[in-house]
Amino acid sequence: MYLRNSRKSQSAYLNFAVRITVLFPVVNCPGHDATEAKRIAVQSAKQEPLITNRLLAALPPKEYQRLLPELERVTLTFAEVIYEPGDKIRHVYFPSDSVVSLLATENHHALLEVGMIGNEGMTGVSVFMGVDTSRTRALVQGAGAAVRMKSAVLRDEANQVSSLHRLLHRYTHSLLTQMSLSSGCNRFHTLNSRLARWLLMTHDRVGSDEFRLTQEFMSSMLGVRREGINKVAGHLQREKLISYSRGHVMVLNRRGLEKVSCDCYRTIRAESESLLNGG
Amino acid sequence: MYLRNSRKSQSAYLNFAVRITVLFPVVNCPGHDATEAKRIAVQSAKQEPLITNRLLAALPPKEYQRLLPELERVTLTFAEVIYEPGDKIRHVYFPSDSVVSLLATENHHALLEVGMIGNEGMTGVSVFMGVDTSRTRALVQGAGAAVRMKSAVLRDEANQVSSLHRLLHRYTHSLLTQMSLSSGCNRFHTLNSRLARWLLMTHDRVGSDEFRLTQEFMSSMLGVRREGINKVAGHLQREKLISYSRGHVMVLNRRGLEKVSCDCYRTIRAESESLLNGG
DNA sequence: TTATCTATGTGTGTTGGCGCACAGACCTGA
DNA sequence: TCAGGTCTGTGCGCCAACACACATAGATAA
Repeated sequence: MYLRNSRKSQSAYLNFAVRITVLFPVVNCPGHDATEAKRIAVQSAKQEPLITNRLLAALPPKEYQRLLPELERVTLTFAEVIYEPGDKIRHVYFPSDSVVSLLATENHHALLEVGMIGNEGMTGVSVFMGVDTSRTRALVQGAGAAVRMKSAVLRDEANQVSSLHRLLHRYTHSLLTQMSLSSGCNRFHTLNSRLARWLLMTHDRVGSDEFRLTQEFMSSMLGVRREGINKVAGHLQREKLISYSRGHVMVLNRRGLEKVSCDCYRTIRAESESLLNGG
Repeated sequence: MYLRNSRKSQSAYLNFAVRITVLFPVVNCPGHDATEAKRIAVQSAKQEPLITNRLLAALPPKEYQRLLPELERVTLTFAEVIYEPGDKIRHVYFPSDSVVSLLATENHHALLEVGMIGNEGMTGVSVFMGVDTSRTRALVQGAGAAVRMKSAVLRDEANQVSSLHRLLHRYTHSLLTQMSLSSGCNRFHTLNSRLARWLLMTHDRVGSDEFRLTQEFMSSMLGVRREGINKVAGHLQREKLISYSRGHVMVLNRRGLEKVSCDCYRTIRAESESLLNGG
């Protein structure tokens, strides 16, 4: 067995898995007192003010209502590990403004993102598939809110032919597609294009022009060395497409990034949009 | 948008899609006359003599019987395209000794295998997911037998909570895993290891030490140039691990290939075995 | 303030795979 | 038997990304 590049463990939080899992359960969705509960329930059926995951939002109101008691609001912190390869997956997460990356791990040092999950998706599709472990690592790449559900609940739901069921099927399809597209992208495109694509995908999901990211972190997502990111990120910065400093990246010119990025961005995005538009 | 390598269309059958789809329907599984029908039916319930797809074989006899009338035996010919990106998928295929590759296509010239399907799996999981198109190309990589089923039949089946349903869920999970593993493999490992891995995976599925493969073909599977394959294949041949000539490859030393291959081979194999063993 | 840590910037040399351009060997059909 | 197509072998220049080795600057906490 020969390694092309045995890049070593680069950063503590990426490899020695900050397993603290500091989740702050806010409150179950029906609120504390009756009036609050009613207000939230009414709101959530009509405009989803608190739970802004679009996958959940695509459910018919009735089904959504049925799930509400099982959903728990949590805050995901940057670099938190949701599950490691081989772990039993205890919850599935539906991000609203948080972002989770699925990473293929190469003997615990070289990493490569194989899937990105924001408010259009969920972590832990394997649970829905009836398998409660995964060979990927799920890492919080953008801090923010999410709701989660116990794996067992999803598994039980999965045994009914419901809208949720059909929706998750289609989502799984779109995740499969995303994986095959980014696989080709990682193989054929320059780091420059890939970084631009990745920043755009992140930008879409965090809902803000600024986000927390070191070059180190990005290098793990794209499966390259930090120095490589330094080079292409410097290029993007000189072109005034982004600016960054000490772990904070700001998108300055989205249109420009799209020009530099490969078509994979558009394709991947189209795939996930078509899912949510019922196509 | 910048391409690292815009490798051009290399071979007619790989790119201009020999869309002939020469399928030879042999006979529906219940045979022509009553005694034949009975003989086959009895056999198939007990020992699956004709349909040797292990996914189907993992079904309980009763459920298998129910599907039998829907299965049609076909012969898949080398380089046949089962579906193109965007095509409506009309049938799903369960290979027995044939092998099908799922390819990510880069603007119709650069290709990369993202999944391999033999008698442990099926083509067209997207249909089961409720979506009857795919962004990948499904290409016959090893000629041989398979059974197929109309997409509509599978879609209807998918709406029932059946063993088939659960089995296909687990299979989809294993395909997701295969995709994420080979994604990392393509990124991090040398061509030498990757070719060895790929040959082993093929060897497992064709059930023969010799198979039809040109360097050209292998280059498309691994997403590299033909010359690159020439170099590493020549190396494997000098080491007496394989021999090849004009489109025919023979495995001489499987153990040796495993040594050269990366661990991905073992991992991917373990994943699909555990599926079939009900794990 | 100073020491330390974390993030970024840069340089040198190496290498795996690409693009291109052939040459030779084998196969098949006119 | 000869011509044209299909595989395979090989050489050369090039480049993107690698390994390794530092330098520097902003953040943080004693």
